[in-house]
Amino acid sequence: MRNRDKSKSQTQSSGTLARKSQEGVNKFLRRSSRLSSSGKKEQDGFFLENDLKTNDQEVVHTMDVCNASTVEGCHRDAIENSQAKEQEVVHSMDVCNASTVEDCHRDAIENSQAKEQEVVHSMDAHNASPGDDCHKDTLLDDSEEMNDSDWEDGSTGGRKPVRRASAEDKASLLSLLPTHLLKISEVSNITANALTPLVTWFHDNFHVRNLARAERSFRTALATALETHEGTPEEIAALSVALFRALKFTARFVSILDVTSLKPKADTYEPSNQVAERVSGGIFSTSTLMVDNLKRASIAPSPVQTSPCNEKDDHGISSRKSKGGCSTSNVAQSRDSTSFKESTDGKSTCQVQPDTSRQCVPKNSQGLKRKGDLEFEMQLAMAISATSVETHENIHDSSDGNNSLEASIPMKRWKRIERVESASCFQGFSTALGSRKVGSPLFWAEVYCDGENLTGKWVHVDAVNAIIDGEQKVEDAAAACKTSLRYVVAFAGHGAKDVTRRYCMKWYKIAPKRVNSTWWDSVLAPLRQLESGGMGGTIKVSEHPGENSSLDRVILPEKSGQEASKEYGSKIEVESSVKGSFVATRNSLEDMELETRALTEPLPTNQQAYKNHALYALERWLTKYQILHPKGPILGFCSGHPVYPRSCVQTLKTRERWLREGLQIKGTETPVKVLEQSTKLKKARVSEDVYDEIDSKETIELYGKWQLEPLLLPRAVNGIVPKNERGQVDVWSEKCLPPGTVHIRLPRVFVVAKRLEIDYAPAMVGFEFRNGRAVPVYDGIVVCTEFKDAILEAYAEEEERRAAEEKKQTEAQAISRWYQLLSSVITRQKLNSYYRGSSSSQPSRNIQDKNIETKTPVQSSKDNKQPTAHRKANNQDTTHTTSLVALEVGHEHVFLTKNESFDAENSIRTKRCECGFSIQVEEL
DNA sequence: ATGGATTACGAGTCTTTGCTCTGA
DNA sequence: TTCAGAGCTTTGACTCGTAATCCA
Repeated sequence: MRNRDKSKSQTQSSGTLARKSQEGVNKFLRRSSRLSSSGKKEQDGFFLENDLKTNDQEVVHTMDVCNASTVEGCHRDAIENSQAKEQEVVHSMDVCNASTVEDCHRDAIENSQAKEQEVVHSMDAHNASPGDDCHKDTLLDDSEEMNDSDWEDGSTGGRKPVRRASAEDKASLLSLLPTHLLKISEVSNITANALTPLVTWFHDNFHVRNLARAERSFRTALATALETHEGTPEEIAALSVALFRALKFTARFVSILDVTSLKPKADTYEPSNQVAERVSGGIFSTSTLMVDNLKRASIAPSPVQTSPCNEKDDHGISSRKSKGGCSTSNVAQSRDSTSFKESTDGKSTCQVQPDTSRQCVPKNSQGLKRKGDLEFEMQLAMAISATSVETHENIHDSSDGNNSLEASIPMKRWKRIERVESASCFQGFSTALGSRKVGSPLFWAEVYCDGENLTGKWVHVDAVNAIIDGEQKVEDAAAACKTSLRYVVAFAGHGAKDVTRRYCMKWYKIAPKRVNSTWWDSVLAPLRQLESGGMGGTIKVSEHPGENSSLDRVILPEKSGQEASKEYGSKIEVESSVKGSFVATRNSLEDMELETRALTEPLPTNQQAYKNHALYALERWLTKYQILHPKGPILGFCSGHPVYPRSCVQTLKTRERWLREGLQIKGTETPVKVLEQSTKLKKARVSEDVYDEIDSKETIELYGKWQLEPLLLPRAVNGIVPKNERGQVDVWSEKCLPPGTVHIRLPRVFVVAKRLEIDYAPAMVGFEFRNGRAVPVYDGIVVCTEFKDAILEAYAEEEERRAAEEKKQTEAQAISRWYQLLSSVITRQKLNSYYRGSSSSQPSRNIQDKNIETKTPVQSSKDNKQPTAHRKANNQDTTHTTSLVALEVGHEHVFLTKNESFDAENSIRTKRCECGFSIQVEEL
């Protein structure tokens, strides 16, 4: 029972969780659908954000490299943004609209109150409008004005002065692309190798940089990144996706979700107030100062480092998490500051970029008390100190070399530490940087290469680090940087798909850290459809070369197709069916690929990994109720122990336990396992009147499911119910009922069976623990089927009779109580009358009122012959004043049953005394 | 120094079929 | 005399996860 209650509460809580989650997803879907149907403004242009809070009509001809929608929390409705009544006509080329969903599951877990804290960076390359000539405008026309409000954060409130856009502002990725690279879009059956020059070019021209920027929208940041060729890893990765999509590739934005651990203590950070306290003189101030000094000694000062560390990171993710202080944003920035690089020729490069995050480290170290964090601080300081010389030796300018910031801030230049092997690179970081997620690959692109394999393949493309098809390296890189690969999600359209399997080679390490897969799948299900639909909207129109410019042929979603020119739209319709089947095939192939990976995970090298491994098992890690059957095949060995498929592990149960499931042991089967269980049985020696403890060995015989057959209980014969040795039937389920019997779950039904002399057995349905011991719980009886109707009929009659009897008893009790009440009143009145004139009036003080008003269902009869009771007629229901003074003294009313009458219509029972007094009782 | 194996321990789960006295 | 109900007293073996320790 206790467990049952627990499981019940768990079910309820999980139900609440699931409901909240579903609400969140539904909100997202509703917003998404609004976005897709809310008109040309949003489809063609930006997803309007708060920074566009102006009622002024603005005609903005701008090149919008990214359609980024940032939604912090599902409760922040996108509609609110559009309520700003912007009437801008935004002519833009949306190249990228990637989305990042973060922490939705964490929020659901941590906060069942549905304070969804999802951060959705929606970046959808498919929101480009096909028929919009703005592409050409924005790409080719430098003379158009660009409103600054599109580029600056609107949080400042007022409008900023319009400025002329520079040439860089209006430059586009495509216009930046060398002509020979533009031709890559015409290649059919694209392969990963064919992407190499493109990725190399991108890598040479766009760089990860952590600039201390004021808080602003992701879209604005992305535009700036395009303008300056620098940005955070997220921005650069998003730009790379934009580029791929602009070149007609099917691409999506992939991100490792930086989620909070399921276990509260795993990766919590101190609240800011605690940090502040410690900064102001906490017990760790000495040690952290030591680290601080060490760091100061080893790190050359940079002008940029003077910027406050509590500025929010460019990511919505990090900035949201850094609400409590700079600690988390520092982590995020640190993560950005170092990136893994591997050139396509096999050499790997680690890029270390000193940035503004450094100046946060001392504060951060002061605020954190964990041993690992302190170690990290010291390791970081030592590592930087130790590598500073090497860094200077190996330092080269970034490839473009024309960045003013770089020119003015030498320490912000890239430090490229060449490594021959990528693994050694990761290890270097792991050793030097300890317990922090630094330099981890967090964002990249996936490009669908139909020339790969026979059926096409999603190819990992990390343009930031110039890595192509390096999916197997992601896990190691992330692990080296202490980043968990729990969720790798690909975004396209307004949807998302979990592709963790593609990048996770050690699923057994990841699986326990993920949320319940059923819940996660249900959350992602609608997003998967959107993702699929978004990707499905990508149409390659290379089949019609020459009809449109290359820019017009850029990728168009179905929703945008509605707004395309009619002739163009008709082509889309024709092609949509072909495309649909292709997309479906591609999706199913990818699903198969991911499923195959799930089933073909390499054997772990340590034994403990087999403990709960979903695919493999070691015999030594089986529990006492498990066995290998069949014992083979042997898939390999781990430390000399044979590895078997997990499917060979069978759960064993006792005969009784199998009976509960409606199964019984086959006649010829012997137990596959016999356990010896030592039990101490207390047995009383009656003769000696002492207790003795006797150690006895009991055996537990266990059977496997292959030894079972359906339960065959003896059939009921001649109305006799087969019973067990306790004279009852254990009804664990319907399967446990003997054939020909039925379970009647009614209270007191055994009385009826007994009265009818029908054979029955008490139905035991379970146990509950009372007073430290198990007590069987009975519910109803088991009788032969042929007696069911008779018993039910008799039960109904019996219940009716019982109800009437109960009612009668209740009425009698009520009468008795009324009688007692009235008698006591009369007695008091008599006493009052008796002692009124003689002695003190004290006793009569409480009964001075001549009339005692009673508000009861009691009514005096209309035909009351006594004048002592009269009736207030204002309410039929009974407020009456009984003049008790006039009650006949010396007579006790007796209401005999034979004198009663009952008015069924009004439910009024009239009780009469022999003296003629009567009362009416309304039966409720 | 690191990672794997082993051990210890705590928390949670599963187990499971009165006896005696009192009062109606 | 019978029977229903209240009160009594509060398992213990096992599994699983985690941390500490040992060892190669």
